[in-house]
Amino acid sequence: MGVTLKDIAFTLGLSPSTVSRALNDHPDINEQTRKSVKQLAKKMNYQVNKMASGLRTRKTYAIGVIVPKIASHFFSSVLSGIQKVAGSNDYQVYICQTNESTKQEIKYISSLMAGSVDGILVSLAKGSKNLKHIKQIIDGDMPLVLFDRTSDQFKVPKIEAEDFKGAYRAVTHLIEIGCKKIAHLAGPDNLGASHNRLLGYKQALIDNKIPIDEKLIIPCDFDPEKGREAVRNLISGPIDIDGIFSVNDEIGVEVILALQAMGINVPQQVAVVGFGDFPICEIVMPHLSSVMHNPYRIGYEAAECLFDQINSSQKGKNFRHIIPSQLVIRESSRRS
Amino acid sequence: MGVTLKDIAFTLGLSPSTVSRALNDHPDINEQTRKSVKQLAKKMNYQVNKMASGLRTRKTYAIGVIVPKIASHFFSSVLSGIQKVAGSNDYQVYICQTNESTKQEIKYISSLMAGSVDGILVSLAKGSKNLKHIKQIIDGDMPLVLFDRTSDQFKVPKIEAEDFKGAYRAVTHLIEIGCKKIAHLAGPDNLGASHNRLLGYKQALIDNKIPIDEKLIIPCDFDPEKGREAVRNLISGPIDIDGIFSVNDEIGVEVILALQAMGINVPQQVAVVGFGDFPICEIVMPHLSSVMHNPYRIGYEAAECLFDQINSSQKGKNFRHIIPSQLVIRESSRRS
DNA sequence: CTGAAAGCGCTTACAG
DNA sequence: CTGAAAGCGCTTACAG
Repeated sequence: MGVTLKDIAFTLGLSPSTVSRALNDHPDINEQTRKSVKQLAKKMNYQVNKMASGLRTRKTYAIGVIVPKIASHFFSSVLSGIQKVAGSNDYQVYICQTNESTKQEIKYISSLMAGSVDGILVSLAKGSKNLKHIKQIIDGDMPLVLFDRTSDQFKVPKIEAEDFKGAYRAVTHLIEIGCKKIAHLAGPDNLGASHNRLLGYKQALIDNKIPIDEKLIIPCDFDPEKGREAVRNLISGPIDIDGIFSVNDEIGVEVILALQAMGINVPQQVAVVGFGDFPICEIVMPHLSSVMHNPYRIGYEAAECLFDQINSSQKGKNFRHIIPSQLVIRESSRRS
Repeated sequence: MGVTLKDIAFTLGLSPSTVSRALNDHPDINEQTRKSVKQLAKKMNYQVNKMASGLRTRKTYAIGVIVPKIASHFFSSVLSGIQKVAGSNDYQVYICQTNESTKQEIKYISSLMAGSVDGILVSLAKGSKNLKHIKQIIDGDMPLVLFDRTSDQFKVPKIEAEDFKGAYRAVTHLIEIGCKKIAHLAGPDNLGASHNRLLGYKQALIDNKIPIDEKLIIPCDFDPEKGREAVRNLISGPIDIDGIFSVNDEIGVEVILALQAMGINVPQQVAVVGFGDFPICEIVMPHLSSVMHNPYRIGYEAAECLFDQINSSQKGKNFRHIIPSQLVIRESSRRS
């Protein structure tokens, strides 16, 4: 099938070397030669064989992305952003799904490290605590960017949603509408994102002189079922809560459904705010207030940051890039 | 970084040829040799360079997937299924997102055809009517499987949800609960999936001796906003509908929200059934009845079918493989 | 059962 | 400005 450099060279009476240079815009090449080569290449529908050029140049023209789950609103949007940037750099994207398994994460990383990509983007599995495999990427001089589910252990670029401030705003808002006892359904604490949301929650309470009650902070591990359970316990127990800030919208939505199933009015008795601004916020009744981050942009900027490293062959600096978030107030926290 | 065949060969005092054969389980190789080679390879963490072996064998160890949109419940689940199969075949997956643009579709296909993959899975963009680029894949002898958004123009394997029967069951169910005037919010008619759902709708009416009223069939182009609009027109107009079957759940959910906004009781005045059984069905109130298909399995079987072609180097036969669907009845169509 | 040799298609230092 | 040559790491027909 394939048209090769040799074919073009033969047709034009040139050497493959010259054709290669012409196509790669090498400065030495005669303008006329370059033109005719490019013209013929186009006419013959020549496409460079990436395996061959990759073998020669030690470039793979591919990046790897490690995500916990493809089939989620957040990560599939992030992936869109990554695709966009990769496409315009003429790179392919290998998507690896860990299903929240550290074992899978390790496996994928060692496979990617075996020379199949030029750089790696990682969003950690929620259970990943021993992070030797991440260190391995850094030690192997492979460009790396962490996004969303990051870890402070590593001095590499991290792209995150504005988790702390977003959570802070959400909780401040709950306080402003009159909530005095606000529970937080928290995510896994080893992940940057959920940790920072928890810190934002606490800070908002502190700044408003509301005492922090550890019994109101319930780890839900991103599991909606645990969210329902937490609500049942919170309500049946002795504590009289009047507001809930949930680490994400999936849990937030379940919270609303669970409260309603118990005959509790949202937002009058308990107001609810989630995080993510997923489409489901506008489907549940009452609509769920939420912190809007921008997954597409998180992916976009993470990829740009990775390509900066790949193209400059400079190590990624240790910085944290925060994508702004914004509180979207809906009926679940609007009191008349 | 990389350990090569040569390194192993040198250490063991063998030739690279022998090492290669040992690792690839060539029958000629001495059992003892094979063992020691494999052992050392493991110890040295040898990973075959896919570019080099691909260049030699003309295999890419990659497949391409063309989807309209990654960030959707349906397609991201399909992709999970594809990933699973690809992974166990030790293949990479190149995901290409067309954003429903035929132009993008053409671009991606010509790029994939340039030798970067061993096979292609396609779900058509909704606007794609001129399908020369698909013909190009077939003419180029590239293994191909169409899934979900298929076209009957081509004699290739097609993996589809049970669209016709699913729709038939959904509409029959609406009739059974007493609906007499059932509208259908339809998808793009050039796509196999939406076309078959329309046919199922019609057949159910015919079999129940309900006349088909073309005014009750409203094309919504998979656009929830058009779904809302259709509902407004249907209700404000002279027609008195009492049931709606929508081509997918995203529109079905909007239908419920729109009906409620107009003060219409669901399901008592108008019952609603969607298609897809997305998680949002259990978030909207009342919960949306829907036809459950199995996107993960669609992806899984489409990929298996593609690997059958790749591994046997036989052309894909012209068949249609239907993944069973099942009606899930919820409050939106449960009348007391 | 093992090895030397050729070659996949490309890029690039070296020479002119 | 252009070409001949070497080599990236692998596989495999050919020879022994």
